Amino acid sequence: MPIITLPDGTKKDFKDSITCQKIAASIGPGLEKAAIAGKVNDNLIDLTIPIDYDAEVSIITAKDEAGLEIIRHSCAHLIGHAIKQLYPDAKMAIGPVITDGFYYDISYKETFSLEDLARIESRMKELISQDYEVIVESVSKEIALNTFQDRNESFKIDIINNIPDNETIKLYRHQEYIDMCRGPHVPNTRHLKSFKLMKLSGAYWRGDAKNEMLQRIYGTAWSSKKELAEYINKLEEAEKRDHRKLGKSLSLFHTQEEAPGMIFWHPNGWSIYNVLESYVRDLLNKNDYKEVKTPQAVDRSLWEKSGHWDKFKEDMFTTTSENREYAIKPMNCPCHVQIFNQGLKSYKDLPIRLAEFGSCHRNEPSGALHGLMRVRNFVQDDAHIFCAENQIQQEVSEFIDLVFMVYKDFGFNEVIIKLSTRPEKRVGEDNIWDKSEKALADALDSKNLEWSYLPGEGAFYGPKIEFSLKDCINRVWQCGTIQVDFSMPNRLEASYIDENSHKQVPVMLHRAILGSFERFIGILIEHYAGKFPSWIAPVQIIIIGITDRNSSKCKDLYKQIIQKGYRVKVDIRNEKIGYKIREHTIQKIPFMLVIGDKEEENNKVSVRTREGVDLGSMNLEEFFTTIDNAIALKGKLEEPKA
RNA sequence: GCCCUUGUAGCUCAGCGGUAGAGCACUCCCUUGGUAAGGGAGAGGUCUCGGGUUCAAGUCCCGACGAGGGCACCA
Repeated sequence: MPIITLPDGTKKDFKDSITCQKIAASIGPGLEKAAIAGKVNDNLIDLTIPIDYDAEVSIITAKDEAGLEIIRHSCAHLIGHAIKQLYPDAKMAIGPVITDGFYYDISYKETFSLEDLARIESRMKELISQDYEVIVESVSKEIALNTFQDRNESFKIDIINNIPDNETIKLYRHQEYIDMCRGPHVPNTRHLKSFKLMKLSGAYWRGDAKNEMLQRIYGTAWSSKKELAEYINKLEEAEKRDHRKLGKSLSLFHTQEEAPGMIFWHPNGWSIYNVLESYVRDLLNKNDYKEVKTPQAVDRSLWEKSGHWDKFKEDMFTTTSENREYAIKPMNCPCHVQIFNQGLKSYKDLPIRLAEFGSCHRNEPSGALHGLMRVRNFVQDDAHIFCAENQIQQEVSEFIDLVFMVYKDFGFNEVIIKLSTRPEKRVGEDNIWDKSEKALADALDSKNLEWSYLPGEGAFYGPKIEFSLKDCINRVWQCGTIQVDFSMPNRLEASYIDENSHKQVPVMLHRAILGSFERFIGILIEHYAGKFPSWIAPVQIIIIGITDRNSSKCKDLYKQIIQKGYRVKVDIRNEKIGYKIREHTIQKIPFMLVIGDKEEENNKVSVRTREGVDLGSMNLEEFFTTIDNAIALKGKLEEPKA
């Protein structure tokens, strides 16, 4: 007879086999009502599954992370129920849980419109209000097949055919609708009240572009209406800090039809770019990198040698002149090898670190383009380290330090690190892959960093570490990277002379910290919600005159301040002070200097921040100290609100 | 590249078969005002582009291009 141990340690002895439902009921009617599933010896199961063995059991409710996931998963089934009532010919494919919600992929002869989406949502609500029971049943593969054959659900059949023969399959009955799932699912639709269908899109069956395109319905679901409202609110807030929106309102950059995926930088945006570039340049100088500049367009023969022509021809822009074909460079590395190859190199010269703010063009698929985040023309803070094999780990280790220092300067504390290992299609011996993967892993471990493997995602020439940051709506963007490359130096005939006077092929480390300036600035815009810390703010100071009488004093101050190297503007328009304050606050200028008769008289400036804080009046030297302190902080203490 | 949505004034958007609209921004005038919008007047658009339907097309249909959301891709 099963003895059930509850999370608080109490043991309950039951006469017959028992279900989690009944266990919950035995604890209390409140829990019985709230129960969504049971956790039995660490396995989640449906409430109605019998237990006839001793077990540790806890009851899962909407308050548990697992409970929320179950709610989301059940919401997906509910889409199925509603769809099949409204559109009986629709075929259901898969409906998994994702971050914050769920989706369902559906095949249907007509495309769903937003009106359809509203219809489906309201039918789901009707079904929820019926408080119907969701009934689970374990069946053999054969029965499952028959069930879905009867229902003409070809995708489900496809899925079942990929399940091993002896496995039992769970069917979930939502009244007349049947879905298949590992489960568990909610016992009753009343648990599903806080959901919303979000968007409609296309998605390939099994994620393969060669397959049929299905219609995907995305939804979000939460354990309470309050959480749902909070989530919707969070999305709206995120939209406000969208870098494309802020890019327009702060006049940072624009794009236009004639140059898809390429950026027109305005003075404000370019100012940010320049601050970043000089910051990185300074850093590289201090870390023994040598900056270079290489051609924008190079003859195809070099790309053939490097292997790009073979593998990435479609993704390169090309141009011709006098019967020669050129490719606009998609990467800087082949050119850097050309510089390395000039003159004989000794092992004593290694490592050689060549850096370039190289403008690259890649013909990205049109559907991939996204503001500054995914563009066709970008500038990398790129560098290639030519070193001997036994120098890899040291170089990687130093690079990681650099990455973290830089990210900290910008106020990023959450960095996601992935180590991508050998892909199926690759060059190089396995023992070299072993060595280089290990070198990367060891370098990460020696720093006590949290990281995970991305098996098979490495470049064809070597493994890589990727450093990613999150944008305002938790999209993850890869920024920094370091990649080990045993292939290209060889292909492009790079060599050095070792201690024994033998010719050796150097290893090449491809690395970038910011990644591309474009993407990094995009992330910064969202991270700071346009309120750039003083060291990168395009305009750091605005001088505001109160009346015409103060104009010449304003201009005078402007000259003094600009001489000191600050980015400053002056506003002596015929407008009221409140109006000007509002405008420059919206433009998110960190410091406003208000100049009226009083200030002129005392030879002081009144300082107000964009946060609306009045720092009082001070003389110019005091103000310089204030702003210098703010600039010295870089991005570290500027806490952007989530 | 694929699916859906979408393209009207500098910006945000309304108009959805019958002579192009609003707010903000802009220009001029009045106002010289002390910390998030003072008042008035004016100017501003081949309604993305190319076809078609119609007596009549931002408005309906087709195509191209761009943008947005996904999918696929991301050397």
